Amino acid sequence: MAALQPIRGTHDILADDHRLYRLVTETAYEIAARYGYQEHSTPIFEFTEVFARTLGDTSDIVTKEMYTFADRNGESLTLRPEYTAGICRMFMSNGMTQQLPLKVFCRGPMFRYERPQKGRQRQFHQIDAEILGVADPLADIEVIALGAHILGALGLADRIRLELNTLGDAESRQAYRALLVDYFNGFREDLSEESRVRLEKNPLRILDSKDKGDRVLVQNAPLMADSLNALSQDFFAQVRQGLESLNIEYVVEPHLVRGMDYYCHTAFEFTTDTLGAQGAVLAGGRYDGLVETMGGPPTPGIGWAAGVERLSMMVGEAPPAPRPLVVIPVGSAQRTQALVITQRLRKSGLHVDLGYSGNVKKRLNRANKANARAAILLGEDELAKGVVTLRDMETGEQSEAPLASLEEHLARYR
RNA sequence: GUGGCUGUAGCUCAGUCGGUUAGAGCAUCGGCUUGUGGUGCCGAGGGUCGGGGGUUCAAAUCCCCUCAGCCACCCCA
Repeated sequence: MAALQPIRGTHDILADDHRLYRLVTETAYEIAARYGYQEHSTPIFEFTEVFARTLGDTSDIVTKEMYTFADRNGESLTLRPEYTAGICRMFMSNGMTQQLPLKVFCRGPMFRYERPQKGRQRQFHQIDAEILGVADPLADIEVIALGAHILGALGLADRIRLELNTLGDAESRQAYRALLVDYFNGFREDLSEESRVRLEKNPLRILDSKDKGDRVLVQNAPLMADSLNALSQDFFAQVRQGLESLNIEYVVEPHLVRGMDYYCHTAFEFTTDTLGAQGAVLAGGRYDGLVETMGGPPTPGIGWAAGVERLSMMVGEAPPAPRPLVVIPVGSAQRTQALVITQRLRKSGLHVDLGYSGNVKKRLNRANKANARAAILLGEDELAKGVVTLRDMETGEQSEAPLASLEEHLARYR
């Protein structure tokens, strides 16, 4: 029995869900294309280093969530837990450093070793948009606007809110980090166990701790905003101004900290309270130092990823399956004729099914279950006259249509 | 990794102070209808009661272990 079960946290995606996922990803892709994004794909696995070096030694993804294994040569590989690092690798591998700015749209599966729960799986799917090579806050604004545009097109605007924060540039962040460490060191004993570890490794993460005791301390902690240098302040102001000029509503969340270490300046999350404990549906930020840490030329970057399953859950209803026409041979003598006509109609662009067996009754029954719009009955009598019987499956009305011009008679089912 | 809840037919669920061959609805298949679906009537098939062990004359029901699912913590899409 165990062997017949999919691996924990993975799911077969059946037809209804596929139509829903396709609606989500196609909507996203079509809108992104209007903004000048082109679709690229990276492999679903990379050398472990690609993720381990970029995401940060202390990030949860690296320390406990990666699917890592050795291949037959002993090389350590990892199923991608996120898109950005792989995209930056692609950017360098393919010598795209001369093609800036580069706007990338991606979609595909991600893998994280976590306990599944509502809105969280071990294999899930993301859509992703990135801009490489633009240091101007215009890129931040555009990337957020794209996210808002897509969420709006999916009809989710009234159930999400945009949370925005800045992490500042390296200098500001370092200064802030020092202040934070000083502050929390004063309350070392009061911090939760996890946060004491964070204090050593990544003090910013204490800010979004959910521990009650931590939260009290966080309330009085120094604010990032007070540590921002002039450049960082100006950058954030421009992003905010841009969003306002586009009428994109947002809330500044001073404690918003993203999971990966590579972020700087803009950090944002579109969140919802409709997915249980999972808030984020589309989130990202700026990562100006990432390409360089991977060994490439200094290249600014900003982007986001969104969870296809989470978006789909919010959209809710799967689009209906397409409704076919069904060709029905009345007797076995019309089998071949039925096959030929079916194929002819398919080539003319119609959605046509031909059953594999059964009498007329059984075939009509199946046509009905397939939600067919009409049935095309081929009997001895009809074929002798060079016609077919066209049965409307809604009304039950039947009429005859000449075989030679069948396509014209079926035009309304197109 | 930790905690709470839940596992009975393909699906949704009844059935537990232990007691004859474990039920229903929906779905499936067949018939009423030998060239006509949807509604109706009649009938049929389908269950190691998640798995293993224990208690008992007797276990879906009680006990132990285990597996899986869901939800939550952690963290995130």
